[in-house]
Amino acid sequence: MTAATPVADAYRAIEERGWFDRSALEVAPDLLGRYLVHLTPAGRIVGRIVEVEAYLGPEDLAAHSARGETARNAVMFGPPGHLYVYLVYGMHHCANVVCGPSEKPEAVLLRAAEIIEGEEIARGTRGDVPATRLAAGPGNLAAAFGVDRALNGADLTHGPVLIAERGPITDAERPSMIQTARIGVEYAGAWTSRPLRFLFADDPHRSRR
DNA sequence: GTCGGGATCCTCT
DNA sequence: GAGGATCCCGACA
Repeated sequence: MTAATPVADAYRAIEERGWFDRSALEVAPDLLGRYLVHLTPAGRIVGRIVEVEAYLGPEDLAAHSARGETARNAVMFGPPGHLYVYLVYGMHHCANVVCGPSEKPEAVLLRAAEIIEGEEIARGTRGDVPATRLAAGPGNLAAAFGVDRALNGADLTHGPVLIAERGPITDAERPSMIQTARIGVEYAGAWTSRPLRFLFADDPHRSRR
């Protein structure tokens, strides 16, 4: 049920908004192994997503939507399939995939990816760091992909930022996926320990913490 | 207008 | 493992 058309020669972008119109609990694990694509003027940056976190509706005390809609988090309350970008700690941007279900402000934070194309472009903003750390951690990922607040609200079904899968599909072995508690949300009460972080356990490109 | 906190990262010890 | 960098945003007066 995934509408996918070629981004270029090798990647098929998800262009069906319904794919995003599901709970973050479903979208988060489904994002693992897929590709984040940013078509920049300098060229194409592609990364394989290896770590994400699900942020559920207003009841999730760790989610920005927990305190109601504001100018900052308005994108989270909008239609699914859009990019929600915000600044944390005054210096790092974080990229989120807004999902559903309809009318519910849920999102998936992109925490780490393996850069598989456009590494030189990514290094333009990240400098001389090991490939395994280029996009390890949400702040690093946003920097490597050149994502900042200018892209807040961007439509993921039309680019320039897209979610894609590689084509033709191969049956490459899937690394083992695990779930853990989320990072940096110690203030969220019972929500702190809920296993809403999804990652490939043995992937060297995951975040360090 | 002012104040305080935050979905992080890096360096130094 | 600890602490500093750095600034937007929301709450409150």
